[in-house]
Amino acid sequence: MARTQGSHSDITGPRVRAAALHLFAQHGYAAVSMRQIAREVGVQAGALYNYTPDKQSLLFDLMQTHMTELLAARDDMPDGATPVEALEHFTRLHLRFHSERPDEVFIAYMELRNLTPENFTKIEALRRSYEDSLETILRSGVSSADFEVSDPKIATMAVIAMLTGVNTWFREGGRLSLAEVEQIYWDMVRKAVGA
Amino acid sequence: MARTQGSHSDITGPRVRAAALHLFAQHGYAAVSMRQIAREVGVQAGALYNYTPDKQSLLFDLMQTHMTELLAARDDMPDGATPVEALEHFTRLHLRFHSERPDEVFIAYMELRNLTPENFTKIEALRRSYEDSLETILRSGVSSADFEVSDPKIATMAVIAMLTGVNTWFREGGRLSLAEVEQIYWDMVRKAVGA
DNA sequence: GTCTATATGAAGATAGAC
DNA sequence: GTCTATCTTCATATAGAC
Repeated sequence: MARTQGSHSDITGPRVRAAALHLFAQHGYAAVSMRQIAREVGVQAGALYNYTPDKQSLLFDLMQTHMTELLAARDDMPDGATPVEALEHFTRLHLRFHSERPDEVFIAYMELRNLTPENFTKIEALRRSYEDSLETILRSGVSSADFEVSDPKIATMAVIAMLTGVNTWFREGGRLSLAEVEQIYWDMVRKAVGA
Repeated sequence: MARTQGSHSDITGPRVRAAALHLFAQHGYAAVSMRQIAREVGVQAGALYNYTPDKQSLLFDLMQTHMTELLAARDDMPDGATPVEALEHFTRLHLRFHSERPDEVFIAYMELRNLTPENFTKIEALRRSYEDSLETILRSGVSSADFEVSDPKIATMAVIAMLTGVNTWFREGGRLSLAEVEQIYWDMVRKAVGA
């Protein structure tokens, strides 16, 4: 039985999000038009509005999905790990997760200012939750005297910034493999917190 | 002797750049219109074109000025310092310079993709020159066995990312003074490179 | 579900009066 | 040097035919 001509809701939806992701990351949310997204998908601009109520929702959905997946990955953290093990796990997970999703990460950091206030609040809460999990690890390591960290809050921000910075230069197939990069960063993180 | 009515070239020029800086940092280059800039300056849109040939030049000038000032500050590095002293100097200078110029830093990192290819190439060369000065410090410290760094290139990117990240949270008048922040970051940098 | 056509507004940049 | 007015293009979003 042939489908209705031109009816592709099940595949067009993901394609719209993929095109928006790619174009927002490359040119920035404000610089990308709905017509550009439609062109990349291969439909006319009007058809996009079957998949998103507006451009803002497209951005918000991309960021919310990204942050939700990040938090889900974080929740795979093994129970009963020592602070050092937990920190190594966090470090490697962060590097792997972020290096696999350069476009999502770029958008999540760069397009915060293009969210409506309501949407911004929601995304910020997700990000804060992620940061808190690292801060908790650092505080537990300070309590157990495994780490030497004078200010866990600042150390949290410093470590996350250092790790996320990998996306500014790392490319699969370059001079170093991801496994090598993980090892080098873990070595620096470990030393930085005095473990 | 009264000036020609409405003639203010000597003060309007800097005001145009200041308004563009502020608005680009807040909303992003692509999202800011020439009319918005004009409104902030207190002139009509057409008058802006006495001070810049177009919007792109406005962005490029801001970024070029910022990077040139950064390189000038770097050149104040004292001669004859040990690798550890040079690294501490770099760390504190970077933190001070960047925390004093949040808008410029934000633009310099976020709006690279909105430069024309020619302009992008010029800004990238300036940034590369800055990164090279840290890499040189790290390599000299490895040679002298003051540092323990397995990959100076990665360590360079990691340290710069960590330090620049201070702009995502540090505000003058907050919980910590800049001097305290400097000390905490220098402590982490020092340990991260094994000094 | 997708198309064409369009309503409505705003963008960058320029011309010419003062 | 700044203004007003305008050219031209493009934007988001919607209406209604197929």
